[in-house]
Amino acid sequence: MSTRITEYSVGDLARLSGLTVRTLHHYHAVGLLPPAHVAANGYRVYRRAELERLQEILVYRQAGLPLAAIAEALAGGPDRAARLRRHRQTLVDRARQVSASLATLDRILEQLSGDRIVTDQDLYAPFDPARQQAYEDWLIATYGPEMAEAIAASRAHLATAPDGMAARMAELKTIEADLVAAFTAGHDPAAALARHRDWVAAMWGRDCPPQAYAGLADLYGAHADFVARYEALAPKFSHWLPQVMRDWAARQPG
Amino acid sequence: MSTRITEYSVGDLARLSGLTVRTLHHYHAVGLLPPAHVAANGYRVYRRAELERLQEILVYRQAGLPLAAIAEALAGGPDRAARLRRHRQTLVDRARQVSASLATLDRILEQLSGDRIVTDQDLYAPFDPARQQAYEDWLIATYGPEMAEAIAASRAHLATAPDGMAARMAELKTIEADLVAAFTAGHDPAAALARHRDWVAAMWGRDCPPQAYAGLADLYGAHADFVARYEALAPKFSHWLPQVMRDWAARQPG
DNA sequence: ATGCGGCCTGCCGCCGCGTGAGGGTCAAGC
DNA sequence: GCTTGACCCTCACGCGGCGGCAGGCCGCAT
Repeated sequence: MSTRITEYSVGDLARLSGLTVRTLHHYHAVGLLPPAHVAANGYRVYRRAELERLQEILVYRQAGLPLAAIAEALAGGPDRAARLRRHRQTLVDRARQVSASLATLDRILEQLSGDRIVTDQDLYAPFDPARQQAYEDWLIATYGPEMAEAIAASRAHLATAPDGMAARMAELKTIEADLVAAFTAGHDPAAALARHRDWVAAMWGRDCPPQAYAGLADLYGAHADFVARYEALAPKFSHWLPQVMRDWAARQPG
Repeated sequence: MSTRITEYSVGDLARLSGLTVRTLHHYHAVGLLPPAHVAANGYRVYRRAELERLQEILVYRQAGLPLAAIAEALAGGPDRAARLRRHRQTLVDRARQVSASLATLDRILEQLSGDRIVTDQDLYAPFDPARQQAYEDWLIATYGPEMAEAIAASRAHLATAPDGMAARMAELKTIEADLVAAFTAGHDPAAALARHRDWVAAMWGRDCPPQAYAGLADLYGAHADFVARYEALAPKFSHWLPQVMRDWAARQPG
């Protein structure tokens, strides 16, 4: 059984990959994907290594990277899997961008729906976070302190929009990581529990007194959703967490 | 107190909006943003209406629409807020695309991490959902039924990696946007509910049978966490959602 | 009158290909 | 050997959305 090296023409590879011949010509011309060799008749010949390289190019292309950036990424170390894992962060950042665009649109819709004066310069504030802050300061100064509440209520609404949710979930992840560390290492979880209680209050948009926090502990211990989530973090963690939450709540004033 | 009409030169507007003079020239040349008028000296003069039109252009531009598509969107009815609300769906679709790109990358990382044979044609399967399904069917047929479990386990592992959470939350947002649309427009939410159930199952790492889904509806309706989140999406949505979830679960087999 | 910052139009260039012109190569069939 | 059809090649123009610059006019201050 001999090992055959499979070779492909440019048309073969175009069909395999879903690209056009023209694109593969272009990628050769710019040095992004040279063929294995060029035959005596001038035809391009591609082999497995080129196919794998093209697969990676397609990943970066799908994410919208310019070809120069793709070439850089391909040169970013010998381990393909490591390169692709590194690239994953780019995609996550892209997801955040889309979320930010949604937030911008929501702020503009808010401008349209209110009866407040929107100055010419403030039309473009939603596209720039620093100017948005200045705009909000001006709103409060102009219309009075109850405007701060309206902005906060609006922001609470926006905080549950995609970009805000990602930040909140990221925060929850760090709190849970600290709780798991306390559980596995036998440390005092009080500080992490306080942060968790604050997180819950922010999520609710109101305070979370000790009785409510103890009630939440009951829910965590009793509901399959939460048990599944916490068991996935560490075995038996789903039993431990409600207990320390109740103990911690019992020690709080009020 | 006389009402003054504020007029801006092209340079004024470039500074206000963060664009370049060249860009505003271009937008005039292609008819996208004509000035209010051109003065006797040839200088462009912009007023409030142009400023508002440009704000809307920037929203569509930020979402990556070509200028021709932006012109179409601007011509899509006299009510600006309605146009922008319609556009929100485009952004939600963009979020879907990013999620799909993450899924493609995850599948390729999966190819790299296994010891299984990856044929030349299967290198490009992850970029095409129909071919990916055929590839997974082939893997199961070649390596046996435990391969199905390995695929599912690998996928579940990737989904709960820390940065996988952003994609999951982006996906949840699109599902919720569709549910809210169904709620406000009075459409049938069944398709969105099916996707939501699938999302929950993926989140749990196991199936979500109808009873469990109905139980989840109870949790959503009873717990302040979820009520707060859903009220922020649309008033009364937190009452409607558990109901349609329970109704939908009651209609499922099993 | 001069200088400076702003305005104007015109034009070339960039990036990543799509498209088509004109011509060579290869293999099968007659 | 010749013909035919599918494939290959290079070259070059074009597209969309501007960036950048040249050359020249405008308006205001000194």
